[in-house]
Amino acid sequence: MTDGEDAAGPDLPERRRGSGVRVVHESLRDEILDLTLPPGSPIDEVELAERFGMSRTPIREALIRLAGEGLVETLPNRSAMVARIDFLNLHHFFDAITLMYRLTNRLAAMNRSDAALARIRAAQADYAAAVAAQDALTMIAANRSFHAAIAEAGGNPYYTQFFLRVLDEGRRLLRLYYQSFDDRLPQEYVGEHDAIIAAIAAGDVEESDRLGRAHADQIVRQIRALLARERRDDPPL
Amino acid sequence: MTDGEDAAGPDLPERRRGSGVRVVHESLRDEILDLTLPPGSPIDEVELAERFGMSRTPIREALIRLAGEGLVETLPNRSAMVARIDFLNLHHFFDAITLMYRLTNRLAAMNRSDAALARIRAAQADYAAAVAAQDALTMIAANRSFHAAIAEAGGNPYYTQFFLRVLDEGRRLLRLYYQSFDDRLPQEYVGEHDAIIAAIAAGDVEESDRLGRAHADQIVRQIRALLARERRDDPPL
DNA sequence: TGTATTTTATTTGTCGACAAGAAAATCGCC
DNA sequence: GGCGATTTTCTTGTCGACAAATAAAATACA
Repeated sequence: MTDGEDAAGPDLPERRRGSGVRVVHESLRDEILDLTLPPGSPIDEVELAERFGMSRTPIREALIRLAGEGLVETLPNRSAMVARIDFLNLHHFFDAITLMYRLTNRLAAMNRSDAALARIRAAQADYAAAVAAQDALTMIAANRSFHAAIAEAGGNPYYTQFFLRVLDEGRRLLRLYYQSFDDRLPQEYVGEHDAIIAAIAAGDVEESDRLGRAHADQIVRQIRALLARERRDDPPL
Repeated sequence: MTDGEDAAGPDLPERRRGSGVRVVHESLRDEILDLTLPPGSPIDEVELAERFGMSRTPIREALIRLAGEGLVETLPNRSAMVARIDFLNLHHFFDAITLMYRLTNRLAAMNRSDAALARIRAAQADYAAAVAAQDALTMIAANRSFHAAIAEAGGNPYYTQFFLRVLDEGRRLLRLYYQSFDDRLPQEYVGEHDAIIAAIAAGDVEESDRLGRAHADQIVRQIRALLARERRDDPPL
């Protein structure tokens, strides 16, 4: 046995030099997007260092990266915190994601390739499977992958990167939404996604645009309804 | 005298705790955007630490932030380098900046306020002064501030942030462009900017859009011409 | 002489420690 | 008892050092 180290700690695997930051970044990122770490909650560097079994340095670098992605807020000489969701300015988010749905769909319909279409369909298969299994977290992640694949098919890395950022913001809102329904998932989106794939595969730019807008409207309407309901019950977060 | 420290080093001012990262970040950022640090050049952490009179830790954090902004590329266990300019895929950049010129102009025309208009006009005054003084670096920075102010007037922070990123990429290309003309600056853009201000102030959305597109086309045409010329002479960078 | 291999040197990634700053707790005073 | 000043505790920002990984140089060999 090689793991005869500290009696208390769960033996953490030897990691390759340089991989620490990546692990922490991805772990925290997922936890933030899944709302495992609630918006506004403080982030203690020492606590994370102990949890991941490394010093504060790589933790710190991961936090800086997350701050650059807008997932973490930092104040000088104060604890960092999980980025809050600005419920008062959600309409800006809705504007942006609607535009990007339309734009990425349009570009994908123009520039699609067989390989890109295959990736889109693969993501959609994951998505459908997650919905069938009523697995909200997997579904939300697959939804992001689906739209990310469409953006990739469009070919413009500037748009793709921006869209990913907006989609991640949306992941937190979607999680909030499905939490409020005990994570029961509707089938209807699977059909909408299939329609988008068909339009892109056919190279129908205008139809892809129209479906992108409809998809965005659908999501915006739901989240708005959720917020209105929450506001009646108790203040959000 | 309090500065009786190292005989060699230019005495570096005492800095407040936490300000180190900001100083390094802003300094390097400006040097990268002004092409003082040429694309692709390696970045030595120790060298920077000596230059800024601090340890490697804050240097490193600044580099991570710059990498998040796409201004620095990092390879594992290898020196970081100033982000290269991908000349083969410039059309994606041109697409993105054209869209954002139009979009920010439109939104500014819709949502303008007196305060925002004042900021736009102030940036334009700086721009005109720099052109009159034939100061290329100041002009390029002021051009960025001008369009950033328009984006701010539009009110959507998602668009503003994305636009800033694209504009920064453009700053490097503009610098390249004016370097090739020995930094002699044309007057024509001052007029174009004035026209954009007028359209926004009048709330004329379609005209703002049209001017944004024309402005983008102008810049795209120039940079394309520069690249075609460079390609004839010698390979770019 | 050219190529493969070992050795050296340079540069990064990580660590533990210390000090500055802020929040919390304690104390003194009215 | 309430409020302000002081002390304490806690967390971050910075540092110097060490080890791993890579690049460069030197060496061995065909």
